[in-house]
Amino acid sequence: MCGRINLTAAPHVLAERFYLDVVPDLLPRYNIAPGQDLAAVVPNPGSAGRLLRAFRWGLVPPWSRDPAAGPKLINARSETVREKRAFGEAFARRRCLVPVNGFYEWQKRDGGSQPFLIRRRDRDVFALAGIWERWQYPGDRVLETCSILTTVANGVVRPLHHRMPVIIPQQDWRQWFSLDEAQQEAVMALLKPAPADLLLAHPVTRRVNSPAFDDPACLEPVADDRKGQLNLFG
DNA sequence: CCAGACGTTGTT
DNA sequence: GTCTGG
DNA sequence: CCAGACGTTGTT
DNA sequence: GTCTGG
Repeated sequence: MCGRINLTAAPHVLAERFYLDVVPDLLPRYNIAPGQDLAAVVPNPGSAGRLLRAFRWGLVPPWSRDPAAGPKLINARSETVREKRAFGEAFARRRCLVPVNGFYEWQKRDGGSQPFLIRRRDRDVFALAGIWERWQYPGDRVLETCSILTTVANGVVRPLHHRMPVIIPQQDWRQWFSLDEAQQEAVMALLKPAPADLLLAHPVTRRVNSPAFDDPACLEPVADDRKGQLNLFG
C-alpha cells in the first residue's frame, strides 16, 4: 500500500516538471503522513497548464455525515476503484497526480516495523496516481481530500509488501487527466505496477515511524540487521 | 419499496 | 449520491 | 502508515 | 483491543 511519502523537490523544479502555471511556495517534506495535507497536481481549467493544490490525505466522500468519522480512505485499489461507491465519482471526474521524491513501505518484523524508502534510481521527483473529493461544511467552508491508488507490488517492493502505489510516468500524465469516455480504457491501462528497474529501496531509521519526525535523516540509508536476506540494492 | 452501507490492509 | 440487501 | 491514547468531575 | 491524531 502507500501510507507515507516525501516531497523534497525544489518549487521551481516542480513548476517546470509539472507545467505549473504558478511556482508553488513549498517547504521540503521528508515524512508526510495520512491526515496531513499533501501537494497534488491538477489541470488548471483556466489554461493549458496545471495547478498545485493542497489536499488532506484521506478521502472523505461527499455524502459522509462527518468528515472526522469513519475509516481513513488513504488508498484506493486500482483494480476496483471505478466500481466503488466511495471512489467512483472521484475517479470519473477528479484525478490528480501526487508528486513525490519517494514513498515508505514497512516490513513487519519481530520487534517492530522496519521502514524502507523507495525512490527512483536517479532520485528524481515522480508522480503517484490520485483521486480527490470535496466535502461541504454546513457553512461556506469546504474540505478537499484525496486518496492514492494502489496496485500489486513490483520486484523492488514485493519483499516488503504486496501492494504499492500506482506511478504514472511523465509521458502518460496527459492521458491520466483525460476524462473523455472514449479514453477510459487507455486510462485503466495506466494502473499497473512500475517497472522494477525504475526504483531502488533501502532501509531507513525507525525514527521515520513517527510522523513527528520530518527531517533529512528520513532519507538516509541505514545498515539493515537482516541485510543479505533481501536483495533490494539492485 | 426502504434501510443501510459506502474502504484498505493484513490476518485468520 | 448511489448501490446492495432484504 | 505508525504512535499514542484510551476518562470524569471539579477546581484553578 | 481499538480508535484518534499526525
